[in-house]
Amino acid sequence: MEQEPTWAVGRVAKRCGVKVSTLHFYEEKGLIRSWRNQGNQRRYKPEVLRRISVIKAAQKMGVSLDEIKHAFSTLPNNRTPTKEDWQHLSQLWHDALNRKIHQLENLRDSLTGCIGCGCLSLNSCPIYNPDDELSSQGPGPVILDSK
Amino acid sequence: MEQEPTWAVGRVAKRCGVKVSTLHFYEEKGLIRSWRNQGNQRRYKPEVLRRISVIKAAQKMGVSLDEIKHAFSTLPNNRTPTKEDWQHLSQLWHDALNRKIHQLENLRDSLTGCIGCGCLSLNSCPIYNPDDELSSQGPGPVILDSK
DNA sequence: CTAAAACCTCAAGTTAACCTGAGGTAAAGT
DNA sequence: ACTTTACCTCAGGTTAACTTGAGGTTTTAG
Repeated sequence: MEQEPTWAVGRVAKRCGVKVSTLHFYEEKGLIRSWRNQGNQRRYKPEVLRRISVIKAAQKMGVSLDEIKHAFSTLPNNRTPTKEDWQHLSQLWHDALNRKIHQLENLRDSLTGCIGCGCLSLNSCPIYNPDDELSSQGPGPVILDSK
Repeated sequence: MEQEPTWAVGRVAKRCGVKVSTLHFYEEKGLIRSWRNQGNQRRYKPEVLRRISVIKAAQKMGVSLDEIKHAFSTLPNNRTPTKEDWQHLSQLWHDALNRKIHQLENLRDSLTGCIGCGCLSLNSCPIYNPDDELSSQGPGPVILDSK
């Protein structure tokens, strides 16, 4: 039987393009896990690479670490997430991403018709009187209504 | 000749849906301007409403305050920005917004084909091996290459 | 076997975009 | 006139997502 390879923190960091401190940080936040060797150094399953990749992908879409953690928590706990598990997250975030894209498209179109025209009339302008999704949530990534 | 109405800070805040402290903050950052009355209280031209609206619109698109300030600085300094001035900004941000939308679409499609399929193979997966625009800039709003 | 490279922990610093509170003045309502 | 509401300044706090540094241990390469 072949033994699974194990990864040291520096190697994971290099492979994923993040700093070692980031991995410490993610671990502290409960986003990834490791065990220790004799000398108290972190060791990882190769699986962690996928987890980190998913984290980074989600971040690119504006998902916060808390939201990511929450999403992870919906995955079955005591086994390696399967293809189907990832597909679930993928679907979730895909939809959120679509919503975000649509909101940005709306904003773009408002811009075109509104700032572009120079009007910005106090009572009718959609930019003065924002009631769209994004504005009601303030700036920043508040896309997934995950709680 | 009719005199221009002037606005006190609380009224501006209420009208724009921001806190008074935000207006102080924007002023300190050089994003908006005011003068003082006898009693040292801030007074604003109605024009400030448009400025704040533009700030908020830009923020929704992921433009940082620094970038917004820079964009404002390209407007003619000693007169009220005209319709054409705003149109210029609008155009700039419209384009940036389009780029951002496209990047998100790419990401969405990668997600569909990649996490969705559960593969994430180390050497060929676009999520493991990110070389797209967004990833090279890290998370967050680094869309306008404004400097 | 030794020296460099990689790790460890823990505290503190960083940036953006604000918010909160204290202590005090000005303006507005009645 | 009086009292409430609005404003003022200035210092310090907040959150997210990390990074940096100090001081010390383990691994690894030669």
